[in-house]
Amino acid sequence: MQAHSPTTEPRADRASAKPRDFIREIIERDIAEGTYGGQVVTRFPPEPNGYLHIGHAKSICLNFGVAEEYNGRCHLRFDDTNPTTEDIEYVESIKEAIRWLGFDWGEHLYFASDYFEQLYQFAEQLIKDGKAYVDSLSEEEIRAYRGTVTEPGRESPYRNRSVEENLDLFRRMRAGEFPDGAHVLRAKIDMSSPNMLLRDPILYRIRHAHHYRTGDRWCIYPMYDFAHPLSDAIEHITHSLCTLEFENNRAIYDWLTENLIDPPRPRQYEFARLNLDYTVMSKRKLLRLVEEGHVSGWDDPRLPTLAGLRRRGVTPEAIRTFCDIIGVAKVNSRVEYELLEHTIRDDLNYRSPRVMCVLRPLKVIITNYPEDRVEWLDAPYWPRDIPKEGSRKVPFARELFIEQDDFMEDPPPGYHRLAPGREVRLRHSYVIRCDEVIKDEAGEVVALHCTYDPETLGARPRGRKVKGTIHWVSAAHALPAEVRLYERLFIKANPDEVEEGKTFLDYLNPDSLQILRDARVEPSVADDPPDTRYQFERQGYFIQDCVDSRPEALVFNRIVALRDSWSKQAAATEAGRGRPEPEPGSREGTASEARARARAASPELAAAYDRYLAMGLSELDADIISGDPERVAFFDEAVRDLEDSKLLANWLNNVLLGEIQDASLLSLPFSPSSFGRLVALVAGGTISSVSAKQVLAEMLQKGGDPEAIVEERGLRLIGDEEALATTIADVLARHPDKVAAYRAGKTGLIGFFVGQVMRATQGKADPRLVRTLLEKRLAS
RNA sequence: UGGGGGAUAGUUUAAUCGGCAGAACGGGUGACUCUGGAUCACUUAGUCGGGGUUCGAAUCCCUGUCCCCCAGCCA
Repeated sequence: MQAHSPTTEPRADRASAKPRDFIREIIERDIAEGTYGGQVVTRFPPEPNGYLHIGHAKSICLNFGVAEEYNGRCHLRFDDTNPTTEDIEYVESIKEAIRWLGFDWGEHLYFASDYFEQLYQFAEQLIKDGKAYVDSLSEEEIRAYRGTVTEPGRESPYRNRSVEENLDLFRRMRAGEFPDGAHVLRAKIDMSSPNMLLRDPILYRIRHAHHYRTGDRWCIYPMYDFAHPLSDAIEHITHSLCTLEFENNRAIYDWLTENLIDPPRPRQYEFARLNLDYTVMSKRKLLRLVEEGHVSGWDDPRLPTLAGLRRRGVTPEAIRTFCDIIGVAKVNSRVEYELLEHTIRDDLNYRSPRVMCVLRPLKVIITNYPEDRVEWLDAPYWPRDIPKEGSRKVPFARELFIEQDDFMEDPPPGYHRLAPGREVRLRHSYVIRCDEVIKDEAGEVVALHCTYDPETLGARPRGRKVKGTIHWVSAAHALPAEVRLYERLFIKANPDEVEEGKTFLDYLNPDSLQILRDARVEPSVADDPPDTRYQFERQGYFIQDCVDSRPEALVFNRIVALRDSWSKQAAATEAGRGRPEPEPGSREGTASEARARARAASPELAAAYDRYLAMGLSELDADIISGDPERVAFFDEAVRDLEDSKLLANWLNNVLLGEIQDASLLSLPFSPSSFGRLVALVAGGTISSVSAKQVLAEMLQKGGDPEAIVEERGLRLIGDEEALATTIADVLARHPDKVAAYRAGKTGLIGFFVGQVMRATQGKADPRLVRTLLEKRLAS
């Protein structure tokens, strides 16, 4: 078979649509601002203590993908700081998996263990700066001293050792003078920090263990939180992308880089890890499945490991497409298995030649076909809709096998395969009719006697329609094969979510592997390369198992089944999803509580609240302003030369507070009275509220006087019909389709039109007037 | 009950710093078919709840609810 090659290019039509995400937004902003001189350097930092899975593929695609898109580079760095769990076996498998996925780190292969000396020097630097100390508390004591999430920790009695003593102790730790656990090096940050990770995090621990790369050179090893940011800095990483559970660690990351590294510093950003329905993704759980023998190994085709997916026959392209489609965001999510299946099918549909294989054979005897005759029929490898050439010969003879499922003695309505007295098309061959059903003593159907219509080879049967087409093989020529069908490994969409007294193992699917030992495949496959991916027509996509299949004993894995809209009837899936209904509860919000407390503690604020109510402000506005002395001061000064205090409160609370976020009202580049005068311009109808926001933006930037900015930029309100008429006519003329849609009933478009007019006038138009004019024009 | 994150169709994800809520997968219907596949067409369905600001809110303000992460000398 030369007509098709097993590695065909994937479909090209989706190469263009790259999903945007917040990571790429940040990177583009940094490029635009020149933060790193336009450089983009990312890294993929696995620990060599396990196999990579499809969740890692998401991270790999992100890190390598982003680097490629912005002409940067991506480093492969093994985060090997824990000698007790790591092994060279894992680094090889990880490298192979990344290469298989199609990514290349070039010369940028690094190991955190290569940085041990530099990291050690950083640690000494911290000690010399008085920012780290050797602690001699026991492990249990350290835990006890750390406090809890609600109670602050206590400082270790060793916290204030002198720099000299710390240095001496740390050097002797390195020299191997102390047993495991005798001392640790800790950062001196804050034992009462609300962020647990900042309560003097441990930087180094003593571990007299053999490291797979550094051997016995070291007996102290850096912790992740210390090694990771500094390794990033050493490699001049710009964007350090990791998963959401490291959000709290970013504080240490920043603390260390700010104390030890000159700018520009690497920055850490977090995205959501991938969760896939009906499988588990944690290293610990995968390890357990392997070690306890629930699966055959790390490359068991039911596992989400890249080794497993690869053995199953999934292509790297399908996985990359999948990673593209799922996107990158900050919400914890769980992707449906159907999406992965879709990308696999979509990829395989285009690249897999079609052949026939009968999984569960049922003997068919063509009674009107001569016993010694064999016809070698031409059968194209590709269906009509795939623009590829090539075919093979399939033998047709008196005795055939068809799929047991393709015959029913008493078929339900809508079934259009074989049944007593009915006809069916044999794929690439003749139409046959079932004349007789042969059964054994137990009443099981063991064979069918059929007759074929010699007129129907490559031709429509005359005078009747045959709806069904089924696959088949010649009994004498077909090759015996074992076929392994895989289903989801778990019966529960989220196996991590366990009921009382159960573990994730209680949700294993007992039918996740089904072995069919009596399958028959057409003889042509014997000539193909063993890594050929096929579509077994009407069944699914298959590949020979690279471990167990041999030419004389074929074993096929089902990569994925075809979509099956016939047997979808019983697709009532057990769910286990859904967002719980939010229930109204009764608890005091902390922010509003804080404001109430502030008033209770301050007669001035309490008085302000009453004063505002008397002024006519709503309770809400009065509450917000009077909860904070700065706001009161700001408001009181701004309101002095203004009649409309309610409008001022609106602008202060709903606009200004939103713009400045956490900044102080009193350190703004403009005075409260400037703000008051700005609001007065709105109140007096001198400018539109849209313009006012522009003015405010400028004032926030560089201060200034609102009236002057209005005059300078010519922002006076356009409030007469004449002046707006041409702009409106122009906008309507430019969007005839929208006008038609509006008139056809899509009135939501009014916002679009108002927006267009506002944009055309740079926000100067009176929006209310615009709206009424527009509505009048559009009505006619 | 501290701190840090998050909430848009069933699922995943968009929406040019307030201006048409859009896509993919899934579901449904139909067309086509020598694969009950593929393809095509149509369709279904959403801004966590409650207030407020605005001509206009997924986006801004207030408030409530729910989910995730952190008390390893793992990463």
